[in-house]
Amino acid sequence: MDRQHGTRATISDVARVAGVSRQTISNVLNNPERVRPETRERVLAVIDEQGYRPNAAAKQLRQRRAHALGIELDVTGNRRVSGVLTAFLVESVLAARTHRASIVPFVSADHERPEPEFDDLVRRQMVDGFIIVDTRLGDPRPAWLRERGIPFVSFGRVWDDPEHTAWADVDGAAGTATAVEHLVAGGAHQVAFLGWPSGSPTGDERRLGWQRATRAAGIEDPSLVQESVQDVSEATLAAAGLVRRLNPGDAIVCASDELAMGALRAARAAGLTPGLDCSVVGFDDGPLAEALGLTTLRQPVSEIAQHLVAVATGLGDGDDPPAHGRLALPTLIVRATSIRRATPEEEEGRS
Amino acid sequence: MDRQHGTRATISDVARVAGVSRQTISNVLNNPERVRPETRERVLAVIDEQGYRPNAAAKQLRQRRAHALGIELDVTGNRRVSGVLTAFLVESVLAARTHRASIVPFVSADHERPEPEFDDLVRRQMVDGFIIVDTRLGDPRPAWLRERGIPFVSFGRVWDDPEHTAWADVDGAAGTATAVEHLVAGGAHQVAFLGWPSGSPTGDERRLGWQRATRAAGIEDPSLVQESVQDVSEATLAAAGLVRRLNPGDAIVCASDELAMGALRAARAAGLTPGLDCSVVGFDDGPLAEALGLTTLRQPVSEIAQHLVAVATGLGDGDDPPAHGRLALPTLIVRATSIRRATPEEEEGRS
DNA sequence: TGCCATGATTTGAACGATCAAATCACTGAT
DNA sequence: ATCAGTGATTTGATCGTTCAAATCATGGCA
Repeated sequence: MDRQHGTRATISDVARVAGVSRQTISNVLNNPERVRPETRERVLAVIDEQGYRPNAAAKQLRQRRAHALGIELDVTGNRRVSGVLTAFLVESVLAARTHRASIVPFVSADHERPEPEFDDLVRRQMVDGFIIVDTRLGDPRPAWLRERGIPFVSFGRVWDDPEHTAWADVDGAAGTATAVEHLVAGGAHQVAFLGWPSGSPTGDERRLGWQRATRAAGIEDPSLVQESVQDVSEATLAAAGLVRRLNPGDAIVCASDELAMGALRAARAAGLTPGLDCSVVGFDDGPLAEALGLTTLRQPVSEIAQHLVAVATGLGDGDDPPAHGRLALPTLIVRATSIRRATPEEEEGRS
Repeated sequence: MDRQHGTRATISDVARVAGVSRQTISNVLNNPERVRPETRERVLAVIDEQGYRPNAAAKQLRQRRAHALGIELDVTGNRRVSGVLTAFLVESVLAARTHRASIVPFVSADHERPEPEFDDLVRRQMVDGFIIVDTRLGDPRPAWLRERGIPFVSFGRVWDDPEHTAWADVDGAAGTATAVEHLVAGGAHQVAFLGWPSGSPTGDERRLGWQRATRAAGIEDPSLVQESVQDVSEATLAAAGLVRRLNPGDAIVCASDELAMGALRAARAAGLTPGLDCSVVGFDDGPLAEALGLTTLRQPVSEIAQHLVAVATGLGDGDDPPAHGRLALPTLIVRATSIRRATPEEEEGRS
């Protein structure tokens, strides 16, 4: 065999045996309509026989395209990646694959100033663009990327730039509204809300959904709200103030699963059994919610990843960004922490 | 400026302005000892000025090295990646960076038969080798990789091939022994063990550590063992059998945090408060353990990742594999589920 | 028969970096 | 003054693929 290196066949090896030019091999793989069927079949047989695969580095160099998207792993503080981000990473890897691309996970030395790492990856042609996650008000990344014409898409709204349309996010308001409906259907007369401090657009949106749904159900009570930072102990304290106000059968909708943990603790401390005496619903889902048997709203990470990867690779192909962003509905996952009535639509508890 | 493409400077651009050959630019970056200090400084100044970064694809192509390691994300069943694997991935990305390499996460279409994906990545020169994780008895990957001379290292013992030395793993026996000591120091008279069904080398090892330590403490009782598959409900049932046998102040050491969850549930169901009436210690640590306030043994993922990445990149450089594998000690993380006495060495609970 | 159009294929070069050998410049020894 | 050795640098080519233009072969029409 004419392979002058290891075990990898090159395009020249295939061309020699198939009796055609190297460019014809390339055409068979990339522009098959330019090749006669007979030639095509002959070439494909040799490719299969030799186990030929195009060298990724050669393609990247010639095309000046990395066929890869960077995703930063936010490991602030305890070097822990959130359950949602982990799931999103997995789904992105899967989605990228269908686009013949790959995901480059990276960590910034200084999370508050990630730009040098973004810059480095682009200059080295390691990535064609980025999928940014955990966007927030005042986030420096979008403007920085836009100024340099670096393609990017966003899991989460780009709150400082409403014109940026290449984003997808969970519809937080629809989610909490669904939770309220579920709880009311389960007999709750009061539904409280445990959220983050105001000023977080994501948190405010989830609160809005709760508000609308309680109003629609005729049980709105704006005083049934407490705030806490994303910390279980803090959330427990905040939730205690709500639990005190509730009657048996009532409920708390939380802006996240971590906050829901606080609510569960507060309820138990007050002698209430979640799922029997009261209900608690979280937001996000993940191994934690599953292990706790927590009723929660599952982030639509698969749908979001598929959409974003498609848009990002399209940007690389010269496509236009979408006309507007995309909201995806979370799925209510009913487990043990919410009281429910015997309806066929319930389920999904770990039993 | 002579950049004929976008914003990226090439080695020729730098060479032109610095007034040296392209090879000298390369030498300054890769073999600086071959260049006079004055020339070196001049070149570095131009590199800095132009923001030049070597094109990764060009390097990969010329050197026939991807400078990347593949890590498969096991998403069997519910497409969930374990907390340990997630943490390991992050640490690997960090470790790879210090070796000027990157991590390529991938998912196999069929987890029971991942070989085609491994094959594809190698043929496309996307990776130089692999870090395999979650090794198990009968695992097909090691032999397959070895037969093809594909470099790989392993997080976990390669149970079917004792000759393979490029591995690192947690010292499970030392971990559970440490847990027993901690519990005995906290006043436990009996320490039970909740593990996986026999036949799992990892599980058997953790059990061995418990056995040795209880014997050394003079409280060994082989009947204080129950087994369960890695499922919280199953673990709860199994743990109930142990809880019944324990007196106030006694403890259960578990082979994993998931099993520990079952033990916590069983204890509570029996009217015991973990951390006050009894103790429960898990194994692995992660967001789940943290949220639960679980005392557990933290996997030394950082140490393992650093070791494995160093070995893997060394293999690529032609280095020999290490003389033997490496066991790393887990760290006992004392939180709320274990009774402890007022000793200075305790702490680390989330308070 | 000759010319033109078109599908199919080939040829030549490029992408940006590094390998490996050749060349240059300088110094010290004879 | 010449030669040999050595550090510093350059030259020529390569890596494996795709871009873009050129060429070839064939069929249809005047």
